[in-house]
Amino acid sequence: MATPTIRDVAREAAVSVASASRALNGHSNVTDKTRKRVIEAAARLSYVPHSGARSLTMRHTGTIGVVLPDLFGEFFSEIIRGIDRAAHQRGLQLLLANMHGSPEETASAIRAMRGRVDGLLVMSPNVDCDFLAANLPGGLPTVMLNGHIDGIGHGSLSIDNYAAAQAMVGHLVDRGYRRIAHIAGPIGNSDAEERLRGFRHAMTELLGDANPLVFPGDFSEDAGREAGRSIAADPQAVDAVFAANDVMAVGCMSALEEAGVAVPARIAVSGFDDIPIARYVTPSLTTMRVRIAELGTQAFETLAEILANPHGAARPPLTLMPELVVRQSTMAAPA
Amino acid sequence: MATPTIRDVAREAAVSVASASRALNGHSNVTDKTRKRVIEAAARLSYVPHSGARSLTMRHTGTIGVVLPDLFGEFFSEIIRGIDRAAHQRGLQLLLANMHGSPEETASAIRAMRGRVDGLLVMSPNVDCDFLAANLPGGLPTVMLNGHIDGIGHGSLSIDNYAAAQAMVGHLVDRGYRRIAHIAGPIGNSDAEERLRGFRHAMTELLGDANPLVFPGDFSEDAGREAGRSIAADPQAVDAVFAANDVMAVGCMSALEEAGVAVPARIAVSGFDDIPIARYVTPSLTTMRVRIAELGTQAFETLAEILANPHGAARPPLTLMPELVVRQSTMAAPA
DNA sequence: CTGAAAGCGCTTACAG
DNA sequence: CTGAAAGCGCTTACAG
Repeated sequence: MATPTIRDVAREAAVSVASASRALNGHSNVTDKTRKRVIEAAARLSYVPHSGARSLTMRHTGTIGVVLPDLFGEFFSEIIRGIDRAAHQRGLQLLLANMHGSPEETASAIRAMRGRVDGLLVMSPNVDCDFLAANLPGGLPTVMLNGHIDGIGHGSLSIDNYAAAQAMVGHLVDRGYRRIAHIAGPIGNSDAEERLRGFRHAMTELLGDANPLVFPGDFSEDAGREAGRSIAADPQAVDAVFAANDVMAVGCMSALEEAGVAVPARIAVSGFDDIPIARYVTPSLTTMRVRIAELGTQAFETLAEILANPHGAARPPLTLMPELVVRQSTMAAPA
Repeated sequence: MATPTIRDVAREAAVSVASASRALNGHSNVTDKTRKRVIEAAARLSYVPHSGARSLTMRHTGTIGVVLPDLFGEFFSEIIRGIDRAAHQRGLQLLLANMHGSPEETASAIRAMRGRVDGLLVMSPNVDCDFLAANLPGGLPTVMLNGHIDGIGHGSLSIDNYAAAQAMVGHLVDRGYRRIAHIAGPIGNSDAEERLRGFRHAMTELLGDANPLVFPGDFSEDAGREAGRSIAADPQAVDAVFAANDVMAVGCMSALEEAGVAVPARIAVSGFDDIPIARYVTPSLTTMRVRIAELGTQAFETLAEILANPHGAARPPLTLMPELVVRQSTMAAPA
């Protein structure tokens, strides 16, 4: 009644455990007759090998661990799509974990990966580096999905948030907008902070505005909505909004609409990421396209190369440059 | 240089492996002094326990396997959200796998779970039951996410697709629509087939139309777009479209718009699922809300109960009834 | 080609 | 309280 093990199969086929193992794994040093007997016995017992034991012996697991801030939502869903595509192609399984926002949980998620995966993909935009370094199992190849951090990981990818934010401000200025406000991402989040820095820099450079309006935010739709309400309360102060991600941009647009402020006729709105929803909202959203899935794929490929060639040279950090996608939400010139 | 094991910790602390294990796991039968020495040694070596070995010994893994048709996209992303929420609350990890559309890959994904997880959540809307049954590791508690199948799994959830499809047709008829077409889901997909069956039944019952127009589809946006183009070619033939899921409804709407057919003024469109995007599109989409995340949560809870009480009575299948959500896409009465 | 044995990294009765 | 030993389910040199 209990789940059958390879011993049960061996007994059923009247061979040794060693032969059963060899037959099941398709080794050549086994007679056809033995192989047949073993395979039939396994089928009879509905034997499924215990992957845990198998990987303990073989010292590799055939699975890759992925630690992300979240496992769902438009952005992370796209990352997973990209990782999954690459993993599937190489025949590897995925063990996904969520950090649930706390450093302790991030650490425990990462620690739980030890012995279950051959390598790790980690995106941890707001966890302290030293803390992270202390909890990464030594010897486990790791690729960081959010920028290079000295001494952490064996490879890294990053988005050029700083340049991209400047490009977005450049676009808005080209369109004639002058009173541009920013909705910031979470404090302590490196992506968000770079976007803010790029925004400030471009505002100073292009418009001589060293102290532009910045609303606090946390990448959530509600935060965008809240900022939108503040902006609607004094619509003269602002003629364009650049949100640090698309989700907040969408929230902001919906608050502006509710308050009767036309987008883009009275206020333009733009975002960052190009999540799938960006082209469905009305007006469709101008944004910086990150090619999110590709970020996942590339990170995976980097890891796969490290796994295939563990003693190769260190990978240089890869930087992806987002691309401006102009849609309707920034199409009207301001009054 | 190699990853340290508990033997290294024991040696470093000058105690036996047994004591090291006890100290690390917080057992009480260890002196404070020993515990302190062990913990310090572990920290010095950056020791992280090998979860694979640990679960082999302890005969449980603290993780739940999840096998879904896909790991990304609006629908599955919501399921994962729901599962993750529940898993987190109970302190369990998630091992996710994708079936990549083929029965062979589904089987191998499921088999790979053996020995890595304590239980399984499987949503397999278009894989043959016998095949599935043959590949489910015996003894591994399994909850099916798409309907009860005799002899498979130890619990199941399902959506009342049949009744829900009828409810949607009822809504369209109430609004005055008469020439209602359906965009079907993939052949062999049980959810899709039930929705089609419900559609046909309601069309016959409510309108005496025993042979309504049905376009083929596969749940993809492209399929919806294709159907939309066909409909736009002869817009008199149809005054409302009921798509078997939201993604196809969205595709259909965009094709209709492109062809200059106003939605809902000339043709109404409705979907199924209530994915997050449904309320963002313009016009916003009337649909049957599935509470997708809740489906995941409930499935997880069912499994958790089975795990906590393995010899309890069999769980009765749970059926969720979707709820009609009326939005703008069906708001105009037909001409 | 086949089998007995060691070992992967842990935990836990069993003695002491 | 502590340690030596067995065992979780596999695979793979090592002999034969």
